[in-house]
Amino acid sequence: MISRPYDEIKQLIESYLEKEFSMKSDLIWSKPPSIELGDISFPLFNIAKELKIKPIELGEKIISEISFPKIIEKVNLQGGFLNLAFNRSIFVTQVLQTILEQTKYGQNSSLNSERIIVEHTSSNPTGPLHIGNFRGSVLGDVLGRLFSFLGAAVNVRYYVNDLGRQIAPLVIGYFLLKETKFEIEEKGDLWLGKVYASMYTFLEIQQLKKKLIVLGWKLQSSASLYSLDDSDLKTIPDFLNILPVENKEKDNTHKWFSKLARIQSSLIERIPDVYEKLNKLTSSRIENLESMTNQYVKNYQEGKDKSIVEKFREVTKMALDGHVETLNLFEIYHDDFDWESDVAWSGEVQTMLTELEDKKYLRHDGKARLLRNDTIAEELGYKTKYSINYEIPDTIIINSEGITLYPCRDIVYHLHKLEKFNASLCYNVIAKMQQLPQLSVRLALYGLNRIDTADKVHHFDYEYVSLIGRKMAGREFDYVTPDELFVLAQKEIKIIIEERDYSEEEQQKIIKKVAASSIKYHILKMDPQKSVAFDVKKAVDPNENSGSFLQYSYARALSILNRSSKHGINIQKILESTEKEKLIIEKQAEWELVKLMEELPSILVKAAKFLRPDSVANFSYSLASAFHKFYDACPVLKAENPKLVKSRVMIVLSITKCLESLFEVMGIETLEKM
RNA sequence: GGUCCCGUAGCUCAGCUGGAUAGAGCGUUUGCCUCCUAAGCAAAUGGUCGGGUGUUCGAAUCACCUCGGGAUCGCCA
Repeated sequence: MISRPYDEIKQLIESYLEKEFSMKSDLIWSKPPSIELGDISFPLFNIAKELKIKPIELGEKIISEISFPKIIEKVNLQGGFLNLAFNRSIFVTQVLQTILEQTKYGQNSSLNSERIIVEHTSSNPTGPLHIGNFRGSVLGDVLGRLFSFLGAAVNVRYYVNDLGRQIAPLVIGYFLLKETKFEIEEKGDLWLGKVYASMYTFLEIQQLKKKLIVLGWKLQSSASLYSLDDSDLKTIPDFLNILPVENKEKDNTHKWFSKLARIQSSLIERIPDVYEKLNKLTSSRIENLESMTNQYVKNYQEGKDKSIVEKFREVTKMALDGHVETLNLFEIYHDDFDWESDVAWSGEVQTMLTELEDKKYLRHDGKARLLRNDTIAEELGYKTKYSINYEIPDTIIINSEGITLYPCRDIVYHLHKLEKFNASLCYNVIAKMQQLPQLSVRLALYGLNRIDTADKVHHFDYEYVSLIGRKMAGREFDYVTPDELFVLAQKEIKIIIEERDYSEEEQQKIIKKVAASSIKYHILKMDPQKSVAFDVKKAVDPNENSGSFLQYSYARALSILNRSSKHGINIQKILESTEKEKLIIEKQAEWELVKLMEELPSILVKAAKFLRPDSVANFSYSLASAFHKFYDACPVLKAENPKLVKSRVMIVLSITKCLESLFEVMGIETLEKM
């Protein structure tokens, strides 16, 4: 039998209100400010107002007319608050029994009827995962785990963006180096990040120089198109100064130039080997990187040139393998990987575009096409439904070269993925930056008369992660990766564990698991809506408010259980006997702990309802903290009398079950020893 | 300029479907391992909840205004 004292009391009062006043209510309970007042509190003001009586009168009526069950020990009225105190013995007996009866405490079937897609990470295959997109991985992972824990069928997908324009220079650079039999001595995706940063910079420098030439600047015959040499660094600013064009234009060009000069020198400093080698190769072997890039993208989008397809796939695969390796370190797994190129080659993008065109939902501007977001939203009731009363800007979906852009494929992809899984809901865990494109996808689905599908799609957005004092920039090879955090965290943990007596093998296992949980937890606990300045030192510090604190509480609990037999205590026997015998609570620390354990199921339901995976982390922290306090204040195996031993062993057994559930939801591994 | 998000202790952040005296961690100061793992516990320190007005019996929480920070607004994703 599942018994939840907090809910029971709430329902008891609610049903009284319904019977007595035919009033349907969803009562809110809170915790009294001080423990002397009780354990649970109901403010009566609102109900009293609705019934047009005084709160105190209502309270008195409730107290005199409801016959409270034995679990309620004390009832008192305090200025409009109905405060109830539990009989601790009955409460703890009931709650712990419930916890221990369930296979997984807190698991329920509230989402049984849902089929939910969670798409997350979907990072560009142009480098390693960094903590910015990794934030989405963690949030998405926990969201999926949470839904699944609450009974939903969950499908976790990764959308591989292998078609973006930005990959082409990477592919070109990759094969330039490959032909030279360049040795790769690091993780593939990290190495690709270096190639990408270099090639992209060459491309941009070429574009800058091209623009300058149009303005009348003279390129020296010996100079490279792809780098800014000493003479460029001098002549370009001089040239811009005397240029007879508008100030704004001049300014922008100047800014662009300075930015590229900065990036170039920072890349030379940070990744000299890859950068310089590629610079030479590109200068000597590639006549026009820009046109080659366009050619590559176009070819790959069409998917007909087999050698190009193979090249793009090889590079993308290498990056993706790196991402998966990183994710797996943190217990993050995907069910399916969908390649953007497959969507493009299916031919459905054209069908989709034609339909939108026929319905006049596309605006023309030369060869470019824009999705008329506002018109669609207005005509098809999106604005009314979601009470939007401002103008939604159009989004460009085909550029003036006639190349289809990312949203085109994403629209088709959405039709596919929801259909394939027969989903009732779909959460795209994607950075807040993508708000407008995400909205466009839904609006396009409206335009295609797939309103039911569109309404199932939700953008679970999360804010930007920066580094203290600077932004992360893939194009500048400037970011912090979860991989390097993992290494740093392990070092810190090693310092602590070396003081303990573990074998080398055990040490390694513990270090890895603690490092993973600490980093994951550190990212998870932050409100997704808050942009954060990431502090590497704090993220890897085991003494900070972190995952190791949680794992430690579990290890401590297990340590007690494992030692019980040495103290002549038989856990199995205790478990069997409790049904008849009441448990007791003596100290405040144990009482607080048991009350928190009672709350676990409702915390999970709330986290899923309000889409707050971070709240699971924060609750876990409170629970672990309460257990550490209990651990310190209440000896278990050496408790004063057998009755107390029994009760406390039950508490310890229960906390392990609570933590196991929470760890499962957060994708954190349990450790028996640490 | 439009839209979205954020502003709580020296720092990093919880709390926000309105509830009583605003909570952690770090930092600083001080205790606790002959006692189940000190990756822990206890105590001290620290706050005009950015500001204003309103709604309400009651506002960190809701509405409006305002200030500060960030993101985004046709050819990158």
